[in-house]
Amino acid sequence: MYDSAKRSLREFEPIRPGQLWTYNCGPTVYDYQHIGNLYSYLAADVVRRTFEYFGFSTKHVMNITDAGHLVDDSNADARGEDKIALSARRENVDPLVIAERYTQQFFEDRKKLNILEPHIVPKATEHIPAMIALIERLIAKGHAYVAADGVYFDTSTFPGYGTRLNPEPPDTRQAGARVEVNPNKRNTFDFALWRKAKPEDLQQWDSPWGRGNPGWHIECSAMSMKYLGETFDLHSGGEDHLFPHHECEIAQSEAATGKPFAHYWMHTHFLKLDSAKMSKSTGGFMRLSDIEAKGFDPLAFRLLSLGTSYRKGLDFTWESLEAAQNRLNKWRGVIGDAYQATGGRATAPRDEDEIRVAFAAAIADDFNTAAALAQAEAAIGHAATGDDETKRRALGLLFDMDRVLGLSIKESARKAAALPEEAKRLLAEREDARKNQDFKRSDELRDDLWKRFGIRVKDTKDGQRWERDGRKGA
RNA sequence: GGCGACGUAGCCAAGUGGCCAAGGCAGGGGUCUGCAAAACCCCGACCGUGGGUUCGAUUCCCACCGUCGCCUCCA
Repeated sequence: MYDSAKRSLREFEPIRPGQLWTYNCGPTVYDYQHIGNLYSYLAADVVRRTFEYFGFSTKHVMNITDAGHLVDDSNADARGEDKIALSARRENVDPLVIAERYTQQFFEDRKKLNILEPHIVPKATEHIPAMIALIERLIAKGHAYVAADGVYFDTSTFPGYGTRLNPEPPDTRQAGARVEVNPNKRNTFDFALWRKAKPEDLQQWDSPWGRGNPGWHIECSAMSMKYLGETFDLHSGGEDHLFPHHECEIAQSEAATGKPFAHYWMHTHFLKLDSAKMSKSTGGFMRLSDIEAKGFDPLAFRLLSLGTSYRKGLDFTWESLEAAQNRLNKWRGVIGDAYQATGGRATAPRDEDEIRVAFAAAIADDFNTAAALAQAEAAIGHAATGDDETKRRALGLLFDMDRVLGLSIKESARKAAALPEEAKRLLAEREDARKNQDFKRSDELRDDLWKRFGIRVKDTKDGQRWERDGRKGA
């Protein structure tokens, strides 16, 4: 896998044999998640599924940031307002109501995309004491100091700050280029651990430094350590977190513990919409429900995402989504037919099966899902053209690969094969009609099945086959 | 301004110092078929431009052009 910290491919070596402990940076829930956010969780999902495919047990933690972060790190007095608070004030409800609403929506979207639930989903607001404890630890060690408007991490005490994931040293960056430099800070790049509350802040907590709220980075350190220990295997998130978020996390975590933080770092490249970044704050974003509203299956988006590399990102267009949907429909058609032809009996693949081996090699190579899909296509080919024995093997292969791909292959095949009694009766009647060359009647029945059950009947040399259109509302 | 990523057929996209540069979608032709639908078979690229290294580069190096991102809350 590619490690953002080393900027190169590295063999993965777990801390605990056979286990992957991973922390995935979760969303700030002040608004709906757009498909760009979802895309990065899809990438994290593939990582987890890949490890599980190879027999690893995983411990997967993803945070929910439900405490607003109004300021950026370079200026505690910035005019930026807390986004959750903004939403809450606009609708005149408690911030947690806002957070809860979008959190739920987020999990619904994940479910539609077959993204596995993390094992632990800690919320920032429920871990304030852990954050305070961590800050105290940093102060005690002299890595943090109390200033007029809050507590800051002293970056001068942590050599290499800002260069762990990024070749560009912070001091070459344009400090204060876009925001005022905060005079309370000792060093330009010191970042806030705790901020003193302003009266209008909707969310504030007691602390040894007065009422206030936590800095943006501290939650991830506090919560990852709580659930995964002070050192764990993999930390993942979007590329935007490279700097400053993850650099700050590394600094404050390692300064506090004196131990390495995460062994591997993974950063997902952004999804682009018509070649431009999609962002919550600059607008122009699209939700999963927009995709569904146009009649696409959420899993078509998943398939589209699998066709690209997480390190290069995805340039989303309706045309490419359409292509993914067509591909998914074809898979479902072929798999449905094979399932019906074999009575749903799939043969589990042998370890040395050529396709399985190539598939495993692809996903083991930095999660190359695009190459893995080519193997799935090979299996689809066998499922479409082979004899029954070959079809059974192809199905077994596809079901096996779907543990990583997560396209619900087995489920949709089953669903396609399962028919209501009435539909079965009509199909039988139609078969008789065709035997008797009564095409008028058989066409009527075909029409009927489509209108009443959404079942498309097709005639093949092996008899009738049917499918349910994968496209919603079609 | 600093740093970084990317540029492969109409579209999405994998990949490699040298056998015919994966796969998918769309398109064209064909097979099958009572009709329809599906499926199957066949067809497509001098790998952004210009140099360099090399026996040989799409793959390595340099320059240029173009697109995008980070440097500020964002997956």
